[in-house]
Amino acid sequence: MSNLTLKDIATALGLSITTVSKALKDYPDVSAKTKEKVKAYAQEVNFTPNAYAAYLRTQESKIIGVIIPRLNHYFFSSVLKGIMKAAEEEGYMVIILSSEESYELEKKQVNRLLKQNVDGILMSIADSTHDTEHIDNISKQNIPLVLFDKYSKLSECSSVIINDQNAAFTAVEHLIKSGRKNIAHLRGPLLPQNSIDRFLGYRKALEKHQLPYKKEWVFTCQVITSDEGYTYAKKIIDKYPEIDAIFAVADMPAIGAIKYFNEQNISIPEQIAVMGFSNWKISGLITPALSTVNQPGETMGKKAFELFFEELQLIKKGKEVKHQIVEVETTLVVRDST
Amino acid sequence: MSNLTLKDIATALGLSITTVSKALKDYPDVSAKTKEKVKAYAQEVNFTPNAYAAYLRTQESKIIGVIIPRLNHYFFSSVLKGIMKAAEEEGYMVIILSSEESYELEKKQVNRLLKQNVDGILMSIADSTHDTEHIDNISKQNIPLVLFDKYSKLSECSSVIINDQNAAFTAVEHLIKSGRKNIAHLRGPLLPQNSIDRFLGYRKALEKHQLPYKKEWVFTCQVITSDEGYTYAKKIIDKYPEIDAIFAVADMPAIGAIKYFNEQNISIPEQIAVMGFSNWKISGLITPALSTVNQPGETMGKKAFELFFEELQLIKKGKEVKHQIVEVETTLVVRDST
DNA sequence: CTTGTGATCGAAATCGTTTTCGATTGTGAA
DNA sequence: TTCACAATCGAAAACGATTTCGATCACAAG
Repeated sequence: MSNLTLKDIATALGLSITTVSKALKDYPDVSAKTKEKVKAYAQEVNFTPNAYAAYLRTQESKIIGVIIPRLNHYFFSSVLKGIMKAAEEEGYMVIILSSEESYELEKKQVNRLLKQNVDGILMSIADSTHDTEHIDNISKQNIPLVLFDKYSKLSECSSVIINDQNAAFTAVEHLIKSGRKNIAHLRGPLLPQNSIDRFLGYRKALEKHQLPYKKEWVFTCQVITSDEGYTYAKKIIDKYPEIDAIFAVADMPAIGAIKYFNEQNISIPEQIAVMGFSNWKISGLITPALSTVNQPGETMGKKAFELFFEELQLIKKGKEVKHQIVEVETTLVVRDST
Repeated sequence: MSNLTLKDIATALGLSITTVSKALKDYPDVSAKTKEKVKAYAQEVNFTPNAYAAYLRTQESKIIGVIIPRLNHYFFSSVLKGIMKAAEEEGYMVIILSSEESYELEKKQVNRLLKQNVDGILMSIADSTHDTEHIDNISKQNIPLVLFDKYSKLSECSSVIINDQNAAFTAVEHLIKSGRKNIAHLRGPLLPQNSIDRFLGYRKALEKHQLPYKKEWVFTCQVITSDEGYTYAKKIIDKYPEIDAIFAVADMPAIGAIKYFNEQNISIPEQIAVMGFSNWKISGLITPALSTVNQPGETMGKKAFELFFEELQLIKKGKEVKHQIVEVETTLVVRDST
């Protein structure tokens, strides 16, 4: 039961290690009869080749690494699920690491994966990541790299993203079309492109519908938490009572804002509408249920693995790899908060 | 830059592979001077031994496998976080697999990990798992196994658990002490011990305070979702208006119930109190904030890794391993729903 | 001068699989 | 009968690190 080897099979069947190995891999220079015999026996004793020994020759570990900024995060968990499902189908194992939104830790995790000789790396870069040297190192080692959600304009690699700007535009336009005129924005940190794009989508929607853009109605969440939403909600009510809608960069701040409004008996959406972004499971469960933009994490994960796998095949064949940027569709989810 | 080997270092320094290897591992039969030289050079070129080649000799992969029933699940994500942090400190990588609460898939994932030659397996068994043959196979291969949260009375291995019965007892007693007399229970499926224990804690609390136990006030959630809570909340209001409190087996059903009550303008906790279990992040963010039992996932994960690591050391030294059951403390979290 | 001892170093086997390159048969054609 | 050519098989060299077991040398003790 405890792991047996090619040698064991060879001696059991009176063959050489070579022949057993070849029989199992359908080499043409093994007779049909011995192939039968070997395969039957291998099946019987439940043999699978030792992954580490195989690696030494093939240089393929059949393991990919995934780095996400946070573990305890609905969206990233969804992406993971998509990646892991797709990986399983192709016989890959997944090693998961978290950067905890730290640039330093992210660099370290990339190095750990490179040392582990993973066959590829899928990652979403941390908000605080400002240079891409560690990322470029991956491509230099000629192993496939796929970014998802967060991506970098600076590095050459495939990515799976959504169109943040368009999605935000649609969300804000929905607020406008439902009659709101004074729309605030809880934006994300200054660095990742996603916050910027969502902010730009917000501005574009205002512009298109000839609503004035007011700088003081944009509030920056340094960390994307419900607390920030809660705090800004209070500020909005106190200082800018004319605001009749909030578009938040993510569900969490939106939920924080709703919590504050609920506590103050401010009616949603009558007095103020709230719009989130991402469609976390929880957003459908609070009262009032949060309108948001659905960001299909599982699909993105699946797609990210597929991009990796395609690139790997090209590299193995020695062909040129062309990096792809795949945009996944988002959808507007209208619930009770708007 | 691309991975160099002991041989590269050896030729660069005019030494043998053996000596380089020994120098790096502080063997006594290498002079201090050459140790210096080798270590300095290895540092300079950023050498780390190839994990797979090392495995072939040492039979240690420095990888552990983790199987959880669900990926997109706040509690299990927290456990993962604890495991991964602890693993990182000891230089271990973590391969994560999901059983999706399926017994068949769980068996398959265990086998995948065994084939991968992981150094240990940490897992939380699926609700639907009814026999433990696949689990016992792990111990037979003499690799450490640690269960967490869900555990099995049938198999011999270490576990990290909470005292579900006591925790539930405390939760229900809190409802009673705040004046509730007619307390319903949304219990979990019949199989995992956890649901049973929480149910038993509920009964014990009723008993101690001389409240009658009514079978028809116990509602079974086959799957632990908010939908079930929502549905049962409706049923409770319609059929048993005398019920003034609900103790749910988990936060999700509790949140579903609260959603229904909110929609019907039934005041919480005045008309009916609601108590959850687990303390998911979301439970503090809904209105009213959910009272619940804090189940410290990260601590449990950390502890689970420590148990694995202890066992591994014992096995390596050829000593007898004694399995431990570690109980982690839970705390009552009183918020606005009770 | 021999012998023994300690201090350094390397050759070589090993882990289990893959793959190249021969070696060995048997068959049919010349 | 001899030669060419498939058809089958196996020996052996990798992959990179670890570890056993000697080998070498210097130097002190006898």
